[in-house]
Amino acid sequence: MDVAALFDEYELNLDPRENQLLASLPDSEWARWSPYVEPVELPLGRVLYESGGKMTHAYFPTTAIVSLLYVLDRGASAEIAVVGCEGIIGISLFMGGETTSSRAVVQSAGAGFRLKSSVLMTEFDRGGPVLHLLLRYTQALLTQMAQTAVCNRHHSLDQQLCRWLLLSLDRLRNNELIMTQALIANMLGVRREGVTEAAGRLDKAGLIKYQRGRITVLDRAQLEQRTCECYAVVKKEYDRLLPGTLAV
Amino acid sequence: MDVAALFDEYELNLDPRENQLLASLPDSEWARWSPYVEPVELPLGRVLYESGGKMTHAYFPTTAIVSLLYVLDRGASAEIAVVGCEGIIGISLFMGGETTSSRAVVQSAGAGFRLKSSVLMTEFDRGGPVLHLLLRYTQALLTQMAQTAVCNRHHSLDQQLCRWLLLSLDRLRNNELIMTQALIANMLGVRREGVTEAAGRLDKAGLIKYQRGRITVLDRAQLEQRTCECYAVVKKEYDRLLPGTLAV
DNA sequence: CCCGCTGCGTACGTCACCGCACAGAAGCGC
DNA sequence: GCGCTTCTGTGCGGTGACGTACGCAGCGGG
Repeated sequence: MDVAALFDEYELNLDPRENQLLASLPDSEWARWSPYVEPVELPLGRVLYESGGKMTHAYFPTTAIVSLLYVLDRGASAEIAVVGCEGIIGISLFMGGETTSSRAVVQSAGAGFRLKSSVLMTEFDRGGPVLHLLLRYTQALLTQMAQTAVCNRHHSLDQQLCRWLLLSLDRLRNNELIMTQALIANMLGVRREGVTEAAGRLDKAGLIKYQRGRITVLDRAQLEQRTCECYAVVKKEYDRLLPGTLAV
Repeated sequence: MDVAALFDEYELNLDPRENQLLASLPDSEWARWSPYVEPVELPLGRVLYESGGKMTHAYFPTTAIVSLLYVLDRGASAEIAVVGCEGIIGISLFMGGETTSSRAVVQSAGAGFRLKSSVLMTEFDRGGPVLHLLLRYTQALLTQMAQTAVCNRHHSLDQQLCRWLLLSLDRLRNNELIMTQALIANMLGVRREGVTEAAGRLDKAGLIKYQRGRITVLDRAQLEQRTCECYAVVKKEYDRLLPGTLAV
């Protein structure tokens, strides 16, 4: 099947520089990259790389959202960070490790682009703006991971759900998430029933509308009020390090 | 007061390359660095940098251990990573952010060395082995943070205490930690009483000996058996990325 | 149309950890 | 030795999340 046709079918945008990291590249660099950048469809659940596995490509989501998920021996899991149109999947390619101990899964279907590992690595090693941009992004990602650790320790499921919704919302065009409660539970590393209850409270309060795997956010301001400080800290750090990459 | 005298008093080693990151530098690079590297005493509780604060130096512990601690609004806190003789404090200097949202506190008194921020940054920007070494270290630190996040979510206080003891032990010469239960609780982000109980169990089982702020580890193998997978994962990743930097 | 699948709501007992409160024990200065 | 501070041990009620087990409701296919 023709990839471009598929994209049309899903009404997905084909401009690679919808990805804010690619958009932040100086034109001179982008000119070198663009021949190698290829579009990919990113359906829900697609695994971009497995823990410890070899990465063939780096991914740049545009409309999709990808979760970095850590899976424990016994099957329990937890999301350690989320990446959307502001970022890249595969930082360990240039950090030098080749692999990561986490798994990257598409959390919200959409489109993206990819680049062969070798291309990214040689571009990174040229130094200059590419290197600094990627490292600044990594620093922002690092903040998100640290905050996730603290949040897991100290904050309630209700607060964490709000945080998670907001993080996802920041990486979407609209205010609708296609996502079952079981999947959210998986991301947050909690029970599915816990999410049902927390989401029920938000629904009752009129902040969101939940209908069989489709969440509509109705009152974003109230969500921000209910969540813990973690969301604001992470958001602020992204804005500081990568100005203009996240919407709103 | 004379710094060297202080160091003698504490019987601390004055060789900067006791720090494994410095030791891993090629001799040619080290020759350039060494004039700028100055010894520092790192007493318990010393704050190397504050959340959001400006960093004047990067630190390279030799016998000291430093915790990266995140402090929440209400005073609650959690450790997100620990750094000893295998690493560096101040990665955000070269990652591009200048500051971090965490605090660096000396967790176990000892010695270390430091380097002016500007020197580190120019050395990093030369690219080559220095850059790749520092990035590989950062990647290992990243793994530690991710694992901390998951551990906070899924594992019991008992397991986490064992993990914490082992991580600290790996960064010490002997098997004795100078550390009150209140401080450990602070690091783990739990109640002091919880640590008392968990440590009591380990004491009763003969794995450690606890005496007013001094922990002696008696049976390391058993500790490893009681902890969660998180310790092994992190250890393995450090060994893979930075071979030979951690003892044992 | 009915069946079956998937997603959501509810209920109940259990448990780890929390917050608080207080008592004993070890070290230190005088 | 005395008194103070610091550190550690213990006890008790509260609670948020867990594991388990069902019931029900939308939705699509045979």
